[in-house]
Amino acid sequence: MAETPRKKARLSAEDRRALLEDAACACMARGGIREFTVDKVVAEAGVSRGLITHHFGSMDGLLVAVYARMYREWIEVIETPRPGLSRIEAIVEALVSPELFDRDVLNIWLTLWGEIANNPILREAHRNLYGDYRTSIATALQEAAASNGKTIAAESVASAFICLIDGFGVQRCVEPALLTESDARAACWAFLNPHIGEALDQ
Amino acid sequence: MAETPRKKARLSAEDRRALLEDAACACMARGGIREFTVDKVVAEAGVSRGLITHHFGSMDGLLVAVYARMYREWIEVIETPRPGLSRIEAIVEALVSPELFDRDVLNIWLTLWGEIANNPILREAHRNLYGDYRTSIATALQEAAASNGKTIAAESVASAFICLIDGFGVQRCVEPALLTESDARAACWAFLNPHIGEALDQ
DNA sequence: CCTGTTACTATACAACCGTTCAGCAAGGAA
DNA sequence: TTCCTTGCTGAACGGTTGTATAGTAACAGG
Repeated sequence: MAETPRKKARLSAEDRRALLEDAACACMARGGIREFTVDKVVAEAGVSRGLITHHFGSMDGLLVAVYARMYREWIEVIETPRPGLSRIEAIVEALVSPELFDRDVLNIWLTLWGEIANNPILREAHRNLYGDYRTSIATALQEAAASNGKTIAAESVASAFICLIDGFGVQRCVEPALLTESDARAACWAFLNPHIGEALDQ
Repeated sequence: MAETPRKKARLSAEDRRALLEDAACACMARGGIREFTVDKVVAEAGVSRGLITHHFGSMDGLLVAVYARMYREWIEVIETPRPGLSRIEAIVEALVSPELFDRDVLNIWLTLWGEIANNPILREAHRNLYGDYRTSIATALQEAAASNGKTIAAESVASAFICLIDGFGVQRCVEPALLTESDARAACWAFLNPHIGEALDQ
């Protein structure tokens, strides 16, 4: 009795996987790749050591799952339409929203980038997803430019814009105080407007 | 006899430290933070395990030394005047030069950012240096704008510009093929020109 | 030559790493 | 109820981690 004996809660494989991904994200947000270890993740999740291998095969497997989840959530927020805003406006607002412009989230991304750069398995997973992201932004840019009667090299502008966004992430992790959400918003539009043609401030 | 017996070459503390920093950089460039271990670094340097503690006190000490060296070299290239170019033009050319726009160099930076974000000791070291970097770029921007009769919020533009540069670094490590040196140069000027006033393309 | 300093080696250590695996037990199917 | 699938545990493994430390040897000052 004492306190929540909780016998043995047995979850579906899917639920347990999600729980382990949550725990892994929490660890990464807290301390980067150095906190992404078997012991730390299972302690965070409150399960036994064997479970990671059981559900993901290996730590690399869990890493790929975390990347896939982060990517999925990122895209979801990015692509959610916002009433009264064009698609590119909605994207910019999503990027500076509390949901994405968050140190924990961005620290996970910074950690994942470091792994993508050096871990072939994660790089492979990255290649399979990243193209969609760039295309999505390029399409929104194309659309915005077209509505202003402009034609642009959307893919190229999208690439550079993504660099800017990634740079915000680095900055937010490394020196959070130096970049506020409104700084980032302003920098986005300063960067985009010359390309897509601004729609006159108000 | 046989082949370079090389008895026991005894270097000055300064030289040995530089050699260990070289080795540490080589390891980081090769595999990020996972290659930055005592065994890997001393093997790369061809010395015994005890030397890192002896010269740097700990691995964190070596990490700080590597950061300081990378920073020093970065600033040095950035601030080298180039004949016929204004200061901001020289900075942009430095940023896309083979010396800095290099996967190995940028992978070390990506690794260091990940550590700065999560290792208090390195963050402390970072705070002591980073301000100078931003000020240096802000000054060059101010100068360029003034020569075109413009006044700008140089500090703020410099912050955003640094984000763009950092983002190039991430991109070069994560998806090298998608960002060439000339893409980066073009993106820099597309970003800067609206602020500092362009000097007419040719 | 001798002597002290110190660059350097090499071993030992406890803690931690990811993975393997034998076995337990929860819950649906019969 | 019995059986079987499978989520799950926990101990054990060999290897690697960073650091401490005792001892060696190279070099400078005398």
